[in-house]
Amino acid sequence: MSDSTTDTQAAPDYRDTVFLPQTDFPMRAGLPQREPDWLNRWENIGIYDRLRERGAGRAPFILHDGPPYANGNLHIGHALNKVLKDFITRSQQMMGRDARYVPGWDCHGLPIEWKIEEKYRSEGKDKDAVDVIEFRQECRRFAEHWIGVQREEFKRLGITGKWDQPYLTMDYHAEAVIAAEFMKLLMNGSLYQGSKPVMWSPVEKTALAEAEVEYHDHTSHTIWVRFGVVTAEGLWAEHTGASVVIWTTTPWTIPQNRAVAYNPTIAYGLYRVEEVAENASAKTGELVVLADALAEATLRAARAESWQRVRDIAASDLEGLVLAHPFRGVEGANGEWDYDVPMLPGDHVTDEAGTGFVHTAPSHGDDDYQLGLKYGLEMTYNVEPDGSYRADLPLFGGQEILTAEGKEGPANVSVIKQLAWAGALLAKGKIKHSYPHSWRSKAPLIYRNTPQWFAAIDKPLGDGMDEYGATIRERALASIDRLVNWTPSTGRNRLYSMVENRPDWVLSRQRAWGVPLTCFVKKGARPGDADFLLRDQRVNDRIIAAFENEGADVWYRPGFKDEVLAGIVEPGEYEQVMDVLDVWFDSGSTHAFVLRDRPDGTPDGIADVYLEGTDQHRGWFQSSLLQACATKGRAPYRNVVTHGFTLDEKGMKMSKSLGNTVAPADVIRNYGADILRLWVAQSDYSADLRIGPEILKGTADGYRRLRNTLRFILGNLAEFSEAERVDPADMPELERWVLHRLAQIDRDLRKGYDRFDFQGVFQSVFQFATVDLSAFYFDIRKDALYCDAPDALRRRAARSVLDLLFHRLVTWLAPILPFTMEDVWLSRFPSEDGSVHLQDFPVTPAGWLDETLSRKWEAIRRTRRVVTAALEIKRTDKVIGASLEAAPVVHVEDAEALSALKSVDFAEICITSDLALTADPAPGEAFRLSEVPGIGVVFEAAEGEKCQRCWKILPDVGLHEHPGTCARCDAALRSA
RNA sequence: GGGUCGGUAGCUCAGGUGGUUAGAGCGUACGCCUGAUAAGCGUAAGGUCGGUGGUUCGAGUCCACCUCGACCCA
Repeated sequence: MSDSTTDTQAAPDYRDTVFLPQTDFPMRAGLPQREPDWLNRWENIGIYDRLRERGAGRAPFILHDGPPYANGNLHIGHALNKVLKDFITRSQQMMGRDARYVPGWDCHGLPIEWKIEEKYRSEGKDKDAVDVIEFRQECRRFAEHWIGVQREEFKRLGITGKWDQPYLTMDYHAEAVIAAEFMKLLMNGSLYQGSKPVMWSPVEKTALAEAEVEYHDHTSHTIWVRFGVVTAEGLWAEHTGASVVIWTTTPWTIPQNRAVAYNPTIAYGLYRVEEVAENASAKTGELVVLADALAEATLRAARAESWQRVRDIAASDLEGLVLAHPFRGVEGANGEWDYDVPMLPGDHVTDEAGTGFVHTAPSHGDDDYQLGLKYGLEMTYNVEPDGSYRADLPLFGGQEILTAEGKEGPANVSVIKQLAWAGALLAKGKIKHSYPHSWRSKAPLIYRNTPQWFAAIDKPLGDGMDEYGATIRERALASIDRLVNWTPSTGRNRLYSMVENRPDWVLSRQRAWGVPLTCFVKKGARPGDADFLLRDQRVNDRIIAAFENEGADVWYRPGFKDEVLAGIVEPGEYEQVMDVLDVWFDSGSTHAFVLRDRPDGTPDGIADVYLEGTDQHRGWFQSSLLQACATKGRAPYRNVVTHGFTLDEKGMKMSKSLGNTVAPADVIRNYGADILRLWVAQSDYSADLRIGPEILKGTADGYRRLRNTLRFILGNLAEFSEAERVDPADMPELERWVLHRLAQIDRDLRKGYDRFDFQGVFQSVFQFATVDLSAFYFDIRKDALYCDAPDALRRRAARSVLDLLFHRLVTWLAPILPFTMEDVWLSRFPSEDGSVHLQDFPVTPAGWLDETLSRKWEAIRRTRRVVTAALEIKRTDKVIGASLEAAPVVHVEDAEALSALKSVDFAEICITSDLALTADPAPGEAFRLSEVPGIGVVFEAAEGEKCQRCWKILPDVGLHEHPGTCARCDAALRSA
């Protein structure tokens, strides 16, 4: 064929003699279409179980899954969370651990109950008429449905895990363990009954959660009430008969008043009323204490016409002040309100509305309750479930706050009248404001204290597990400090301050769908009594056994109480508690029924990692911590990793109304799961993450670049065989430099994966692939790969390096891009049941590191930049097109630098046909770069003819057997 | 309203203990190549480091306040 071209005018065509890349690996990924095929493959080869076989005998690494709630489709936050988890398990597995991952679901709780209730309502059914067990089973079916949906959505993201056997908080065993864990609190004495104000609907006679409350305008009474000062010391001795004035919109809470709150940072004054209007409730000469900012408005409301500010009232004047309840000593009260009302400081008090003093009824408000806890105020039990005063309350007994129809009852007006008669009413009025209503009945709500079950977190447990402290709080704080590593480190302080300041844990909910508080109360006993709670391990064991067999529904089966108590105590003497546990107790117990109890759990019941969003400092991180400290004496985790929230492209919260949401399904449909995963990898998850069309487009761009780099490697490894392999010691320096970089990255990457720094891992691999490989190494080596003879050392060395690169890049990126790396892997190693995910990161010999070589090549690349910049000028001037048209003269001032350059083929590195290196001073017109001193480049065109095979311009072209070739190509053709 | 965290080029991110003209990749523009080709190579433009004040010889880096955003709580 070569002969035939000898005497024709047309240049000979050597295209077929050049070793161009050969691969079927497509440039365009088609991820949305192709990813499901790989998922099927993994399913068919049983990849998760294969990994377990492979991991047998290795040290386990357990990331314990925080269970998502089983309702609704996945949003981008779920995707972020699971993808990060997948990065961890996959990378740990490939670094030599047995990294098991058991996904889980949180199944009990209010949101599912609502859905079922909603369904009942739409069918015209009454929830209360439905059997509890039937209702619970409906909830269970609902959860099952969404678990199925979410499982498929998670799998589609490429998350590897034990999907055929996840854990569910509603598994019978889980329900049994949750109850058993609860009963540990019962037995060790940390469980107690107290009470707490909750949003209460008198119409429905039920507690409501915050999410069940809607706010509507409502007209309320407003009253200003005098609380007479009892203290008679200091200035109060001088100004006797003064009163502190409070303002409230709920007159019915006045009988429950136990304190008045002030804010030490507000300016208060003592005011004397001078003149009053006709029918004024203010009295001439009376002394009242008010916040200065609110004095005028208050006194005007009381129809005072003029007044005088007598003096300042400092915080120190209010501290320790004792007041009288406005009903103190009133006729018919039987001394009910004769107690002292203390003045207490509180941050919640403002001087924006009211009087600067806040009437405090610990049973009827959250701030009030908190203040009561802090200062030991007595709770009152004056309001019945139907919204009426208890029958034996003096003066007001039996009166309703709200009627059964949700209208105003007589209580407010009675209280106001009584205040007026008692001379305590300074002013009254009406106000229209936003007020909570039930989402169901639309009737107004009240705050009412209800009996609740608590876990005491400051009570010594005496359970023999005091290594990290005697109380739950002590153990939790010690764990946070000494036993847990926090990523990012700010998580430590966040959880620490929350645990340090939190009150006791409210365990009970007045709900149906959950694990019941499996305990019994002695009839007629009071919460403080020693025999109030039944504590008997035999009873507990029966309950646990029943739950294991039939699930927690048995608790609701008629006759269950008799069955469990029979033969141990007289069932008739005990009341069965019908509240359910806070769902946070369920999920806080997962360490017990997953890590401790499953064969794929952990040896000590402690997880290597918990990883969730920052909101879980309040949630799962804390509930798991408290629960485990109560039942096993320490935190159930060694690492806690937190990620931020997903926001839109501008950093705003996603919401359907703004239309800025990005659903995982959309990303998968448009780009593929690997692009979504790549977005996670390139983001800083320690802060909030942004996502949107532009960002995803950028991510896809980066992906394509990386994909092509891998495609180039694949194409140039066609038919690579072991016989071809060259030992690193025999390789050219350029190859050894690549191996050095590889060793560097290997070291950093393992460190990065261990520190959960996926962004750092990806950045360094990506930059290596684009900057070092694509733009430098590959660009230079294309000549050798395409044109050298197959047995040429240079080409064999390059192919050997490509092989080493292949194995590393593909495995290193496999945790991040599992689909694409499988694609790459199988493209080179087709097989029925092989997978890149069954590989480990290859061991990289430390001997590849060569700092001296690295420094030398840094200098070479700096000099190369001057050459390429100099050629760019000529290109712009249309003197040359390709760099092979040049043969520049490079003037190097530094002798050492010169000899370094002379020791390598610098023309090859600059991709020029020839190049001269000289110590001669650079002429004035030489090209220089200010950031690379001592280097001057003078352009010279390459001399000779263009080799028709390798396109270099060389003087010897045409002097060889094969027409139009250079010596190298001629030889290559002859050896072929 | 309180607590915590964050705001560096169009995008994703680097910028130990304050110190030369604030960096990288992607994207963009322009050029080249046409044997990685819906690819590859090169060059360039692009930033009052959220704002204001302060400490300092000197601040993206320290302090205060403000602003925007997020999470938790109220």
